[in-house]
Amino acid sequence: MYVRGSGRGRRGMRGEFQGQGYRLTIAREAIFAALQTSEEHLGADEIYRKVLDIHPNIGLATVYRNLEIMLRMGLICRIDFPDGKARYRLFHQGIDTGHIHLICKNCNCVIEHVDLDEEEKQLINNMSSKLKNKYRFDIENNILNFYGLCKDCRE
Amino acid sequence: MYVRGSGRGRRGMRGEFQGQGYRLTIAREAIFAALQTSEEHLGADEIYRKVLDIHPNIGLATVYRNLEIMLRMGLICRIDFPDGKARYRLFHQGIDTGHIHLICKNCNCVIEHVDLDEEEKQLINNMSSKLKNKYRFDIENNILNFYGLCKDCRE
DNA sequence: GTGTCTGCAAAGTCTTTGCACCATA
DNA sequence: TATGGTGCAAAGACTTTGCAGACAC
Repeated sequence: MYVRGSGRGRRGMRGEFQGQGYRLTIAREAIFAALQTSEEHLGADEIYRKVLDIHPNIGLATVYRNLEIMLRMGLICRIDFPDGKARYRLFHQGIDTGHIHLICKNCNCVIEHVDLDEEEKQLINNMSSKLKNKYRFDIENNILNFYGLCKDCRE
Repeated sequence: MYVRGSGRGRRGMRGEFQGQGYRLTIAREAIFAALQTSEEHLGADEIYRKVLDIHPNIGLATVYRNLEIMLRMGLICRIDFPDGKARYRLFHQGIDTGHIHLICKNCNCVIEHVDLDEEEKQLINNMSSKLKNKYRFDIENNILNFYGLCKDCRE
């Protein structure tokens, strides 16, 4: 699995894709690079614009198609925002308990809860193994989205 | 705030709307009634169809406009699904335990885990109130997505 | 009666699909 | 060279908006 900042190059990237039956293409490298430039969650259009800066003839459809693939590969995560637009980001390293997002319905801001304490990790692991057993589902990662109003928008 | 099954009638409903500067109209009653008929989250189109059964000349735009209003009034909650379609439901009394999805990375199937037991509800409520306190975030609902391989794709 | 609400249709946004051509392994 | 990937454009899905007429209070 690719991890941001781990310094792997083209070789490792190729293996990653090929291991799952895909090819390493210019477009895929460019999309991945675009995602690497930001800590924020980016919309498909923002990723597209970043890609265009370097490869002016890549199409938006290609961006969507590859985000879909990278999502399935587990390289990136996607959040469906209240504004009806999905946003994407590379998966972080070492967050084995998955992602927890607090998404404000009013201003669309996202708080990312990263430093989970032991109890929280426990809660998620419990939930995870319950589901695993009940549905015989191999859980690899998870995204918990909590929707509501942020501190500022409550007022 | 309206609570499902609390048995309030037209009078209380009018007060609820008027209290916030809105009028009680046929369309609003019909939309509310449509939401009352289901425990599930309904898409705008599904609500629209239910409304049409009784009031055949209400428009889809009216449904959208009023869902927006009822959302702001706090009567209903809305979830943005991964399929790009928002779905609505009357607010439950007490804390809503939200949706849990198991999403297969291989075949894209989605298992919806609905019948949460007490322990699971507890887990989510705990997590929810921890986050609420830590970030002063008003959590209204949540979607927990677990990604991995389904029973069939594991083999 | 007045200002809000509505239906209809058209437009807007984000995303997906079809198809012929191109490039990777 | 044989698939799989791509660009372009068109279509699709969901949602919002504009406007003249209708309705609630």
